[in-house]
Amino acid sequence: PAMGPGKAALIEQIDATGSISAAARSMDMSYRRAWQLVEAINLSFKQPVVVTATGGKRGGGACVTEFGRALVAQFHAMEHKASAAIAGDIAQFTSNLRASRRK
Amino acid sequence: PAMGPGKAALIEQIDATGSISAAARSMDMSYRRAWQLVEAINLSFKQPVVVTATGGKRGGGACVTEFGRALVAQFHAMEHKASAAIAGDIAQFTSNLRASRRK
DNA sequence: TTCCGTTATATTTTTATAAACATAACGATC
DNA sequence: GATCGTTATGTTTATAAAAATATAACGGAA
Repeated sequence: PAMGPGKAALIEQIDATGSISAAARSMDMSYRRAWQLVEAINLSFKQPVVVTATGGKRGGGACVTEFGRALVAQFHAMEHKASAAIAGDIAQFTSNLRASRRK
Repeated sequence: PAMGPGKAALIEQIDATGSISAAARSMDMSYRRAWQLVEAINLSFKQPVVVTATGGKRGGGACVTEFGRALVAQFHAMEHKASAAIAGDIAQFTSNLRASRRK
C-alpha cells in the first residue's frame, strides 16, 4: 500500500531529522530499506512527498514537502476516525480473544 | 491477526458448504491452507468458531458455531463502519495517487 | 584534491511465507 | 472388512520478502 503506520512514521522522522539516514538510524532500520520505502512513497503519489539532495557540506539530506506533511496528517486523521468509529466493537471483539503466548 | 477479509470469507464458505474441503475448493485454496486457517481461528478465540467431525457417512464435515456467525457479522459491521467513517478522506487521498501499472 | 556524510544502486545471503505433495486416521455405510 | 470423502498432519519444494554487505556518486569545504 501507498501509506501505512510505518511509512507515516518514517516520513515524520525524515521531517524531524532532515535526512533519510538519520531517520533510519533513529528507527533502527537499514538505510537501504528506508530509501526503498521513500522511493515507493514518491512513486505512489502524483506529487513528491520527500525531496532529496546529494553531496554538499553535510553530504546532502532530505526534506518532506508540504504535500507530504498534509498527507501524513490526513493519514493520522483517518486512523483516528476509523478507530473511533469501531472502538466499541473492538472492545467487545477483543474480549472474545484468547490470551495468547507470544504477541 | 485473528480475523480479516480472507478468514471471514472462509468461515462463510464453510457455513455454506458444510466442510472445510468444499470451502477450500470453492475458494481455489488448498485444503491444507484452509485447515491451518481454521486452526488459527479457533486458537485465537475463547470459544470455537468452527467445529469439525471426522469419518461417518459423508466422511465428516465442519460447522460454524453461532459464536462464529456472530463474529463474522461483527467483523463485516466493523468494515462498514470504518469504511463509512473515512470514505471522504479516502476519496481525496486516492485522487493524489499516481495511476500505477500492475494492480 | 582530499575528506566527509549523505544519496543512490547493485549483489548476495538469509529468513519467512506460501505452495505442493504425500499419507494417516476417522467412522458410518454397505 | 472394504469403500468413501473428510479431517488431520508431516515433509518437501518454491517463492517472496527482508536483511546484510558492498560500492559508486555527489558536492561543498578544508
